[in-house]
Amino acid sequence: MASPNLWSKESEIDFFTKSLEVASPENLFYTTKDKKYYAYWPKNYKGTKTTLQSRNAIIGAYTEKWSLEILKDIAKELKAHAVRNVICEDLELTSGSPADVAICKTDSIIQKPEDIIAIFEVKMSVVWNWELQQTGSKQNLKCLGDYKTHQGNPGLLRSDSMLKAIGKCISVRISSLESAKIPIIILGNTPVKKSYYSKVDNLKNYGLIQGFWSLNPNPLDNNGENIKSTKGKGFQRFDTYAEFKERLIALLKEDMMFFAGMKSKNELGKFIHVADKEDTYEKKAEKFLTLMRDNGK
DNA sequence: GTGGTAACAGCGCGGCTTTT
DNA sequence: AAAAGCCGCGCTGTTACCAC
Repeated sequence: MASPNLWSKESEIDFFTKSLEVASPENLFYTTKDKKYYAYWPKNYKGTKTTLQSRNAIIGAYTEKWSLEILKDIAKELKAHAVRNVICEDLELTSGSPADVAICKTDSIIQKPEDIIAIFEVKMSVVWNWELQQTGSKQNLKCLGDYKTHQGNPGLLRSDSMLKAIGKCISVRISSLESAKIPIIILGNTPVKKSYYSKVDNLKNYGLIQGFWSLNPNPLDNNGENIKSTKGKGFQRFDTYAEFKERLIALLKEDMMFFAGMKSKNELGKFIHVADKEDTYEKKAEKFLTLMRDNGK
């Protein structure tokens, strides 16, 4: 079986082509004053601009489904399933705010914490600007330029998208101790802004979010400079499916535990002292975490 | 001015709840 | 049972502010 492809211009052509079968051009594109259909307002556009709403849910659903597809085979290799819109009350993943995609031991929408292997939050959008050209019954999509040429700030380049992703992850992390061993990954199709480089690394080091991963190898045209990864690998860009798969499987193999707390040095010292009496490193760690969790009791 | 960021505003959509 | 209302998610444009 051929490996799936990562995000590219072809993905966006596919999105528009498939969506045009069920939605009108006006629902998917802006109409310029000279009656052209544009995916985004070009940076130099003069004239009245509107804000498109009807495309939001469509691109959201498309990218979530796309992410599900790319995770499917990896899940299968782990004898698990990739599931969309996962509900897990214990992790405060409700029907109103489910996990976009998760790898789970069963294929049910409703999951128990112990059956969730990884949680993915999808934050992707249309990256390039496109013009829909119609001559007679023929439709053609012309790429007008990358995200530097249009008004929009797609995907993870938006600060509020980043903050929303971080907020959702923290909500899961603090919901229950059951979430402590579940990795959380943000999937995007753009880089992140410079001001978030240290934030994403810190989030990874603290164990809150295991990574902001871009599945778009070439977000900029003409070999435009774009970051491969931050120093601490909090952000990573993947260039092939194989690279993505390898990294994900490696992450899922690590038996990690999230922990956090505010304790006095005295308490911490005691915990370490007690935990150190265990035989192996693993057992020392387990004892320490139990002490942290139960507050030494 | 330019470029970047964070916050605000906006609204279609779908699911759920309340009202009729 | 059907209609109306509410809420949060989806994404993008605008504004205020900052540093240079």
